[in-house]
Amino acid sequence: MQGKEPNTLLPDFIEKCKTHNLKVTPQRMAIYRDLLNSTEHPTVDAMFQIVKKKFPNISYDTVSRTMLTFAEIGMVDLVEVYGGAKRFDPNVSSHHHLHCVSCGKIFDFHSDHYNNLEIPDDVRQAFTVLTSRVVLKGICEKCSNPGNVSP
Amino acid sequence: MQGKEPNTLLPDFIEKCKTHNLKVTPQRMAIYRDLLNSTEHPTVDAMFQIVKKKFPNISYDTVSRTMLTFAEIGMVDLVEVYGGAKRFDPNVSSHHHLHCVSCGKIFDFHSDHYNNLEIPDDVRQAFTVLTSRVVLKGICEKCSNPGNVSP
DNA sequence: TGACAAATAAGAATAATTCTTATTTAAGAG
DNA sequence: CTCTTAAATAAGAATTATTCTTATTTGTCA
Repeated sequence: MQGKEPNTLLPDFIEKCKTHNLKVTPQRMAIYRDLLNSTEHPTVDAMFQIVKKKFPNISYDTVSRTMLTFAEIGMVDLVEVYGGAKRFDPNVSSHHHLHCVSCGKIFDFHSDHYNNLEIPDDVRQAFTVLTSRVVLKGICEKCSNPGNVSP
Repeated sequence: MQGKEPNTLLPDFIEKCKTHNLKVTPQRMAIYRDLLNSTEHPTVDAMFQIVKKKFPNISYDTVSRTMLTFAEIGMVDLVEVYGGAKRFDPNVSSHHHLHCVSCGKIFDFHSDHYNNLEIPDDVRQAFTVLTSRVVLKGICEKCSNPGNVSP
């Protein structure tokens, strides 16, 4: 699901750290691994709760700094929200988002058409464009069917 | 620039308030007017600083509640950010955003093509899509030309 | 004009993030 | 393998953004 064989993740991680002069610490490895396994565009606090299970002494600040560092070097993405806590995305390949205005979840979706949108001329002249994403707001299936109550 | 003659704004505002059972208070009118005149996708705090000039007794909480109320009834939009303070957009007609990763400013741009993107079938089947926006990240002209230092 | 629900101001409380400081540790040099 | 050192970490304080609580004021409508 992450586009990599699990056993290549650690070497890749170590390489990326070396490239950016980051030390390979057990904290960073734990955060990296749990972040790659996440599917809910977690906040710092959500990741802190998860990492803490296997790393009880880790501090919130370390999780926060580390996730921001990962975002700075492009290992993960910071995703668009409507204010409040930052949310992160382990999927750095081109894809798009739908935000459910009811439950607040962010759903990934894929579209070759959206991936290849042309940048309007006036924008290209005034800006250096780095990334492009289509962001939809809507209502997800679960929120549309209020009858589906889990036991 | 806001698509309305200034002298129709007050009647429109009063009508919209009545429709949603909101009282027409001087605070709301002041916030509404200053918000319509804003061009920088202001935060609550930015608007508080502006409104306070003509309304020194207004409280931060009132500005915050009011801007959220305006967003709820569609008078303004909450715009996508990458965490942190909420930012608001008085332009509720279809347009798109470029975020300068250097200075953090959000620039509006227009594109008929982007306005009429088709929703992928699989997305349409799983979600009720309400709005669509293209969000670009890039670098604005000012940040690209470090030589331009204002005196 | 009076009643009353809604709105406001002020400040306390909460949430999210960043900063400060002391301690620990990864990684390269020898 | 050990030493050195800058980087990273933990802990808690500080800061920023937002929401809540309470008492007071004010639009709105009968």
